[in-house]
Amino acid sequence: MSQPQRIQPRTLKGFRDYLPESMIPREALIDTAKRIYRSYGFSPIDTPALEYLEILTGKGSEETDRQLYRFEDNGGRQVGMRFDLTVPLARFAAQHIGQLGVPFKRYHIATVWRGEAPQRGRFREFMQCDFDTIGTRSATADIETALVIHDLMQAIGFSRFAIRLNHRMVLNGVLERLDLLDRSTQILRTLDKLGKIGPAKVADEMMAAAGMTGDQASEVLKLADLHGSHDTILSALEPLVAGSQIGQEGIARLSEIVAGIRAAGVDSSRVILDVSIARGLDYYTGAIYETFLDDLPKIGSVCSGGRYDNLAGMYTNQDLPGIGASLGLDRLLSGMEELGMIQPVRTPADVLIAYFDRQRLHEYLALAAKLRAAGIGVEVYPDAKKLAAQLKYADQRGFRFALIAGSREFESGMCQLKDMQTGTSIDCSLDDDARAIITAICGDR
RNA sequence: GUGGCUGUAGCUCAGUUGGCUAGAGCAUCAGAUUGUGGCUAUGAGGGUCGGGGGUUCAAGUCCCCUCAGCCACCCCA
Repeated sequence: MSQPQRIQPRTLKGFRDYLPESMIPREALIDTAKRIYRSYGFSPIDTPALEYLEILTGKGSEETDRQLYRFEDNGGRQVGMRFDLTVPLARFAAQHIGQLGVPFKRYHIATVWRGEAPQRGRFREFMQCDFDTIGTRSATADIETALVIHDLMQAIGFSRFAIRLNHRMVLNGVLERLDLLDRSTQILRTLDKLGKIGPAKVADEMMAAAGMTGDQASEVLKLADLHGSHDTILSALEPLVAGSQIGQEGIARLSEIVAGIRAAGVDSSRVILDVSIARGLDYYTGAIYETFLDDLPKIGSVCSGGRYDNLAGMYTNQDLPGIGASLGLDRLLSGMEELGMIQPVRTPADVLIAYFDRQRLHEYLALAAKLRAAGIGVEVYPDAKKLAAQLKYADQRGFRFALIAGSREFESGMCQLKDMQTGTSIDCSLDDDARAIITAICGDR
C-alpha cells in the first residue's frame, strides 16, 4: 500500500486567499463604497472577466500590454483578462450607450488581473472599486467626484485625510508656454514622482529623459512650490500659464470645482490644490484627484481618478467624455490595519447560542430564528460540548454576546446574555418573542 | 522584465568552524469533580529545514539551479 500522492496546496504568485478575519473588513469596506456610490445615483454594472484580446490591447502603454494575462480559449479565440475597469467601461459604453442614455453614472466593483511583479500591497489579482460619470463635461460631475471621495473617506472612518486636486489643462498650459507640449507624457510622468524622489532628482530626470533645459525644468517645478489657500494658488498660477488659452481654461475650471466643493459644505482643509500631481496615465485630460491619509502619507494615494475625454473613441464615433475615480481597496485596508482601525473579528454574527442542554435543541433553534428576524446575526453551537469550550469558541471568534440557557433558565423563563467583552451577564426574559434579548443587544449598538 | 536581500512547525525565530533521533515561544487540539472564555501549570499533534541537483565519510549549515516572499527600478491600485 503506497501513500496517496498529495498535491501541495498553494496559490499562484501574486494571488491570495482571504481568511475570515481579512474578508470581514474587506466586505465592510466594499459595502460602504457601494452605499456611498449609490447615494449619488451611481448604478452598479458588471462586465466579463474575459474580453477579446483586441478590446484590451493598445489602450494603455506598452507596459500594460505586457502585463495583460492573455491566452487562447478552447474555441481558438485570442482572449485576455481585464486589466482594469476603465477599458471594459469604454467597450460597455460604446456598445450600450444608446439604451443607457447620457449622462450615465455607474460603479463597478470587481477583480482585475495584471501579470506584474508582486510587492507589498501589489498583487496580480486585486479588486478595483470604480465610479464614473460619462457623457457630460459639466463641472458638476467634477465637483461630485470629489464629494464622493470625501463622503467615502468619512464613511470609512477617516477624519485625517486630504484630497489633492489638479487639472491637466493647467499642466499643459505651463508646458505650452514653455513649448514642451509635445513631450507632455514623459514630463508629467516624471513630475508625478516629485513626492517620492524630490525636486532635484525630478529636475535631473526631466533634463535627461525629456531633454528639457534647466530653466524649463525649474519653471515646471515652480508648480511644486505653490502652497496656501485655494485663492492664493489660483492667482499664483496665472503668470505660469501666461499666454496659454488651455492654461487659462484649466485655472477657471479648477476654481469652479473648488467653489462647488466648498458650497457643498466640505471643510476646505480637506481639499488641497496641488498642481504638481500629474498621475501617470496619459488618458487624463482634465481634473485629477489623489487622496492621501495624513497619518500614512507614504502609502500613497488611496483613492485616485480624473477626467478623460473621448473614453470610447477606440470603439465608437460617439463622443463620450467622462470622469471617475477608484478606491484603492487593498492599499486602504493595509493602511487601516496599520492604524489599528480593524477589529480582529472572525465571525460576522453577534451572538453565539450555547448548545447547553442536550434536550433543548429545538428551543435554541426557535430562539435563534426570533433573533435573526430582528436582524441579529446568530450562530447556534453545533455540539453539546461543555460550556467552557463553547465560551472559548465565542471568545476567539469575537462574538459580542454569548447566550446561555440550560434547564435552570428555561424553568424560570429567563436566559443569560453574556457580554464577552466585559464578562458580565444580564438575565433576560425568554417571553414575548425574546423582546428583552433583542433590546439588550440592539440597544448596545 | 532588471537588480538586491531572505526562505527552519500555522506564526515569530534559535540551531556554534558542516557532526548523532532538528529546538523554543505563541497558536492549535486534549484532559485538570460534565453550569461560565481571556490567566496558570500538564500532555499531544504538527517540519522530507521552500524544491531539485552537487561537494563531502557527513549538509539546516558550503556551491549551482529553481520556486516563493520582501525591497528598489519600472509601472500603478
